[in-house]
Amino acid sequence: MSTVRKAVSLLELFTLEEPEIGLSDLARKAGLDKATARRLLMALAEHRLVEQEPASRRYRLGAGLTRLARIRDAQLPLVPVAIPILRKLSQQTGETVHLSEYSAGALLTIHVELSAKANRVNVNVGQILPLHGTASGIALLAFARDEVRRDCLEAPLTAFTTYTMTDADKVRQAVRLAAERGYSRSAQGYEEGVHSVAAPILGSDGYPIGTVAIASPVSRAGDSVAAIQGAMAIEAARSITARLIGEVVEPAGRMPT
Amino acid sequence: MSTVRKAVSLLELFTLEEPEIGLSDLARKAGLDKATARRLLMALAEHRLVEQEPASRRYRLGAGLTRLARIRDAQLPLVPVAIPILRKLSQQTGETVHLSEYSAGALLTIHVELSAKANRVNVNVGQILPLHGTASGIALLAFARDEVRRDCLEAPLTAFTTYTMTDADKVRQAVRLAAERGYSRSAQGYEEGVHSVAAPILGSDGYPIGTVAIASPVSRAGDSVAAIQGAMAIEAARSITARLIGEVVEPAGRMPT
DNA sequence: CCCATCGGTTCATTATTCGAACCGCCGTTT
DNA sequence: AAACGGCGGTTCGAATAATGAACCGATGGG
Repeated sequence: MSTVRKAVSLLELFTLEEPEIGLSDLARKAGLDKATARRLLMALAEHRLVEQEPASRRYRLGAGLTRLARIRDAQLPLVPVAIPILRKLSQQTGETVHLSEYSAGALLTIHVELSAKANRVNVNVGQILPLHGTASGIALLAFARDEVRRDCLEAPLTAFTTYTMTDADKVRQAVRLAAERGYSRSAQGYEEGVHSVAAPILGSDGYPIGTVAIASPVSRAGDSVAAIQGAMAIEAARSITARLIGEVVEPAGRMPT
Repeated sequence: MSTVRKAVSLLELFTLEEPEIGLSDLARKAGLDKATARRLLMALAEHRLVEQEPASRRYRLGAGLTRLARIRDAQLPLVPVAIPILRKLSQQTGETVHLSEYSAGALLTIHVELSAKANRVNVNVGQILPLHGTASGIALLAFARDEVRRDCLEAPLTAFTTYTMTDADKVRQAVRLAAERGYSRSAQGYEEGVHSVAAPILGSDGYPIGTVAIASPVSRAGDSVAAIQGAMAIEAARSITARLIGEVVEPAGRMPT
């Protein structure tokens, strides 16, 4: 594996649950030698992508990431634009709503508005979602470029639950349905007990850059509820798209039927 | 130079002014061979730290950065906590206000609220500020750990304008004054025509993690104005500190007089 | 008091990175 | 239309940087 890949994979070990990690632990988790891990960390620290807590000597993600992320956000301000809309959507539906951004064959969860209800779906910021196993992914595929769809469907489709669609044709069919309806629907494809509905956010070229999803416990999500949620997800995604681009954008293409 | 450093320095070439860069250009700016730059970019792209625009084939910062930054922010939510306070401060003073975070011997500008006035100071998100040449830096040094102060003052002090303090003793004196007053003041030390006042935001250990600064054109910043701004900066920084930690924190130490 | 584990360092060995030269492509200039 | 220059991308022997077992001193729980 290339050195850079190793270094970045160190960064990816930090999660919401474990935001600070010691050297030995880090090396073990990454499958690297301690010396190697340290050299990489020092290089990352020099550019402030990681920091070392002076007291505990443990490592955590650095401020340089915030800096770089804000440079990126300035040109594509998805998060700040989307937050108020997501919040409203969460309040209206009473369910957890999350925003994901497409990047290199997967969706990255970049914001979450949790439902106020006691029985709710918990989604974590930072989670990486597979395209074929989630409503968000299906919604994205439905409006993505042909290559994206092809790349996803040609790769082996891993199962996350017993409900995950692992047959490319099944996925293709779900994508087709989403392309027709404008929103996707998926139950327990990625996590047990979770039902989701999602719609794509489009970039200025008319291809999706991310998705809005509404996640409910399966117990609360019948067909009629899903249809309503679908319409609301579309509405929210359109609204975010419009604010992002400054004008209304039509999808550049969708999965042919 | 280590491979990782090269890779990260590629990331740092992206700025607000130039958020998308082509391969050759990128290699030239980084002083790397085209082949090398590409290999590094591919590794970064794999982890979504950069993305390639499919149409133009140019590169830009990736969504993975947003993801990682949000994991970090979740544990140290400086930006979301600070924004409303900064905005109010900017409105009250009529000046540009910015938030910086300390990391590895420098301050990273992570949020800016621009003044509404026509004649205002423009500060860019993502700028890296030196400790000795800015009000923010002086404010931080005034309350920082001894080692931080030592490291900064022992290194050669580069001049950014003809006004920059390059004499360690002069800086030391400014830091002492800031430690007394609780806020720092600096004119044209980093950019011509800019006057700034800053106060430190403290972490739970009582040492500064960042600063709030008010930046005005020198023409608008007399002594009395500066004193008022200083008090307001302190107030804002205290308020952010309190919200961050959940309680009022006293500085763990300050530059001895 | 000991043993385990921590963060960190060293240096001969080895695997990875490097980069000049090379594609094919496209838009401009001659 | 031919020649050109710059682009993104690729190749492969030479050169360099990464590697990891062994080692340090410090820390802390049994």
